[in-house]
Amino acid sequence: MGRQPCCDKVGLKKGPWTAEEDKKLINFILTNGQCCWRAVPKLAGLLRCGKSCRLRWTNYLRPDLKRGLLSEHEEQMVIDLHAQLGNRWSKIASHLPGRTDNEIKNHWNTHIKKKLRKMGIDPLTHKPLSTTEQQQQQQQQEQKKQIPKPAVKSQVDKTKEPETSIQSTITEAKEEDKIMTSRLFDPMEMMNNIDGFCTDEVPLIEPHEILVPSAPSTTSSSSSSCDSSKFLEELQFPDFEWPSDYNTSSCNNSNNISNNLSFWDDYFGGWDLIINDDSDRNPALGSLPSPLIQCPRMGFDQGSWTYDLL
DNA sequence: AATTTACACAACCGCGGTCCA
DNA sequence: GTGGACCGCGGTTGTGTAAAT
Repeated sequence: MGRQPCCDKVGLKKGPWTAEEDKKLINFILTNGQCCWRAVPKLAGLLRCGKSCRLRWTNYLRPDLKRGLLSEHEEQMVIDLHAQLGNRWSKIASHLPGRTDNEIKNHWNTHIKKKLRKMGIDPLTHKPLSTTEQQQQQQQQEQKKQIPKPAVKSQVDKTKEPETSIQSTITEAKEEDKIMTSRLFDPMEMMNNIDGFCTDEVPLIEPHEILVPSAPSTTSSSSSSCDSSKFLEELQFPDFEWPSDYNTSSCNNSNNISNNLSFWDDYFGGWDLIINDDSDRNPALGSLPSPLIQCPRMGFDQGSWTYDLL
């Protein structure tokens, strides 16, 4: 009766993903597409439960992820959509291509909530905070003043005093976002800019037609998700120049996140290299009439997760 | 230089709906 | 029709990093 359990949870690894695990998962998904997540860990050789693999893929490894800070426009969309939909993050995320529900949820909790509160708006109801609530907040602020100053002033604390209108705060945020987004890399945008490329215009190929690069073997004994960036570094291709800030970025910051995107673009941009490399390693593949050899650039069709030729 | 503190984000947990045997 | 597994979602926690002391 019923299905097999997704995992027995015995001997399964938890916590941050290692570069090695990322590689295995990426290779597996690229080879087989997204199928039954329950089978993924076993087939991919991962000591993770399917759920964990799904989360890692959807929230971090998917090639169409935008990453980086939300733009001013995106942030305003999130606020508007939240006013309509509430905490339905996945619904909100569906209106923001390249953004995950987790990412939006995090951004909401860490940035937007504070911003709205500062503006005197209740982030739950999107209505002005009641007088009593505002008094409570004032009391809390008074208490904070009496308590010795915290060691670190938050980003929010560094901003100006609360504005009286949403628009003024948005304007303020715009300036910040301009600075941030100008430094960020958007692979989807870049892909769309390639000779007017549009995923709707290209034929799809079946997953079995995909030649997936065997990830370069590495001897690194990484032990945290931080090492994923090292993994990305290891995937450099000879002709490729990484963004100047790539090597200076640290593990968990937004720079690094945006670099994951550039990784993907370059990952796809380097298919010909990969194919050649792969055919060397796998003679069987070398003899196949690969569509990739004719069309070295590929991308994902966001909806179906089949693969598009670029 | 070491320690403390706050922040940001990745990952986990648990629940509910849906699907399947 | 029923029970149990799968999947997706939202809430929460854990961890790494930067800044302040």
